[in-house]
Amino acid sequence: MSVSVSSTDFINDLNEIQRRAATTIQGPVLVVAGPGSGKTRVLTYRIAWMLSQGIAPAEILALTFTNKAAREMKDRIERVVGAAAHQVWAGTFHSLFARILRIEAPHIGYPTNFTIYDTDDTKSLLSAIIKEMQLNKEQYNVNVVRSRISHAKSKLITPKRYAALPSLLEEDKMAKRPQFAEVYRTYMARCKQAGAMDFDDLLLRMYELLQSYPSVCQKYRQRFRYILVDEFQDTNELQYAIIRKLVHYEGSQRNVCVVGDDAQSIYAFRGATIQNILDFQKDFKAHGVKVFKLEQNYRSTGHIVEAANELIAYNKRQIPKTIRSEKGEGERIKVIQAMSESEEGRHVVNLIVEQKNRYHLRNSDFAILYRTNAQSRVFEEYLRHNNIPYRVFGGTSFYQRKEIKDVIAYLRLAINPKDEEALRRVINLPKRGIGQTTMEKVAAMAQAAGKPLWEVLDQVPVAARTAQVLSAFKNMVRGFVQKVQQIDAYEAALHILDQSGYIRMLQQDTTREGLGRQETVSSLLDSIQQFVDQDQEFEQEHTDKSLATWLQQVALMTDLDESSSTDDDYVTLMSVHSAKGLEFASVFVVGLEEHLFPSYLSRESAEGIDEERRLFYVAITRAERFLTLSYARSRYQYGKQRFNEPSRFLSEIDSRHLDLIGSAKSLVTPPVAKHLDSSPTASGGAKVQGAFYRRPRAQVLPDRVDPSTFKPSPPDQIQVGMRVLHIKFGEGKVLAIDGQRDKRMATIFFKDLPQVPQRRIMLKFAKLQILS
DNA sequence: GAAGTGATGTTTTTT
DNA sequence: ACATCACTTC
Repeated sequence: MSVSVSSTDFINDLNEIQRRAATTIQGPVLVVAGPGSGKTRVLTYRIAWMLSQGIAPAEILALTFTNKAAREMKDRIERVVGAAAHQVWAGTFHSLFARILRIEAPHIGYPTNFTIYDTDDTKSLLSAIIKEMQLNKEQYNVNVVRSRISHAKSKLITPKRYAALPSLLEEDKMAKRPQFAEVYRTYMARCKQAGAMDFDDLLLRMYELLQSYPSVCQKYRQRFRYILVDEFQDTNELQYAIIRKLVHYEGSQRNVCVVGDDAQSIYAFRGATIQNILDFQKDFKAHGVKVFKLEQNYRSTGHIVEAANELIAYNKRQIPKTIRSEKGEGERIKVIQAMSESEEGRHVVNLIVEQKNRYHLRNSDFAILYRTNAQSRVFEEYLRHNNIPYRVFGGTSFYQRKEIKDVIAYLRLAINPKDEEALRRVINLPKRGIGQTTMEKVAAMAQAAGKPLWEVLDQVPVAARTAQVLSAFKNMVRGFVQKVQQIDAYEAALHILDQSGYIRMLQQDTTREGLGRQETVSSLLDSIQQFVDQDQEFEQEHTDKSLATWLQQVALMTDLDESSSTDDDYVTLMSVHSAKGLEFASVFVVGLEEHLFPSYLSRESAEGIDEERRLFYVAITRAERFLTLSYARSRYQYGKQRFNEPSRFLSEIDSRHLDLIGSAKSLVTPPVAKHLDSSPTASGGAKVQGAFYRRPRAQVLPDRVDPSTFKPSPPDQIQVGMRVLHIKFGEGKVLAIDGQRDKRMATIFFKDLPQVPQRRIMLKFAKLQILS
């Protein structure tokens, strides 16, 4: 079906080279797009142009890295061509392939309702495997193992291929993990058995599908006749292999357009390689690949662009290009020197206030960018102090909180009971008396039978009582599986949380944290409801409101993707990585110190430093008008104070672009009261300042009860309302007692435990003396 | 089986 | 500094 686009005037918004990049739609195209060169505009206009030429929207596949980028692209296409935009397949590699796999998975031995394992699930499964294989967990560090598996997958090395590669096996032997190949093999087998794919599997299995099933491959080749890839410099070998499968074959038109900038490649650590850009030119040479270089920068002022050019010139390998600004030279780049991280925070926030007033900027014009998420803390404190609204992106997201993962695990189980990680997570939550020992028996049996835990759950030889609990649990989940098929995601979630007793368990915890958890869960429920209600107005294929669909979507979500509907005027705090593709009037890049930025982990290799430099390049080119760089002479790391040199990147920018402030003076005379702190290790004002914000700590334990006069009373005499004495916790009042006989638990309020006065204590064991 | 205690490692970045 | 994990005690 074709869409009529009334006017193609929009194309005149583009400069000459942009226009050629947007309208050359037949054959392979490589667009090398410098920062701020209107890349997104070219991409969206290109799609709009295609539609105006009679190409059907459903024939277009546009691959991006974040959901946010995809959404923005769709929105912008919609503004040009209207509702047809919805039919373009635009999304992240992971989400689009997950969608395809949801249809095609049975070909490769997976159920259509497969689970997506996140990094935590992966790590937990790997730990279990390492334990079962009785391997040393220092030598088989889960993080190392996980990343090695991920890298293998991104290079298309399956366990089978891995085991046949002498160089890798040798490497493992040297690193004292000779069994790695076996761990890898087992891991993949267990994932498959659990009907689960991790992030890399979404790509690897997609490739497998195209590789091994010609008819399926044929289907998608015909369907996606035009393919666009954004941020091509951040694709890995596997992603490029999939693209090639879809577009590079006998008789193909090879209508593929990749857009990227080698200077902005910042994901080598997860297998991305700019080799793909070079390979692309080679692979499509015979088919007349056209290369367009966008070198005009529309975003930043002169000093910023020139500084970026000077900086990136220090990198070895790159595609030659010169970015030009058209905005005049603008303000110089400010450099803040601070004594400590807290002084850095204060200076940055003060400058934000000043710029806001002087230039009439909004909060949303500002971004504070840092190398590691842990650095956000100080800036948050000072922003809060100044009543400036802000939002922290990244870090521990909503979806990583324990209670959210618990709820999601229950929901996952209702869709796919074979999901091993979900099962382990909730089987004893609330407490059902299924402990470690029982689970070890279940795991051993499952392993012996080569079956998922779920299937052997009611066949394990355990005490009658435990067996009864296990089979009750299994029946409950069976009920969920049934139920979920008849109702929408929201109703399903309510039903499951209620029936499982999870809600009741949460409600019993009336501490402040407990109430917080209840709130978190209820906001998750809200978001499920929102999912059910949303876009009813579009007559889209997206009308599937099942729990399965919601889960698939949520598994690939990061908190970058959450839309905060209320109050959208806030200062943005995020890592440099997450800032890719964004722009702000005023940008602060903070923590410019050796060991931090560049990271100490990169210092060994030149490539490592080059990647850090590209990262810094990305950071500074986010700024439109104002750029401020800052570093602290000392900061707390690992609980200890560290002194770092200023980042080498600062000296790679010509000083004519720079303006040093807040500097030498404060280095000599710390501004804040020296007399308050006489300790020689404390370096002046910084520490005193910091202390102001430090949270009160140190839990004071009450004085021990004198053991010689302590006489425990028989447990069955303890009643609600009594005043009792506990050998460690001191005096308390019994608020409630629940459970029967041996299982009787008392909730007691201990007045001497200021942090968490309420404790639940098992009466059978606790030594309590009745006072009155 | 659960809760409390002490030791230990961890931090780069994200779909 | 913080969280996770093995270990002990109830």
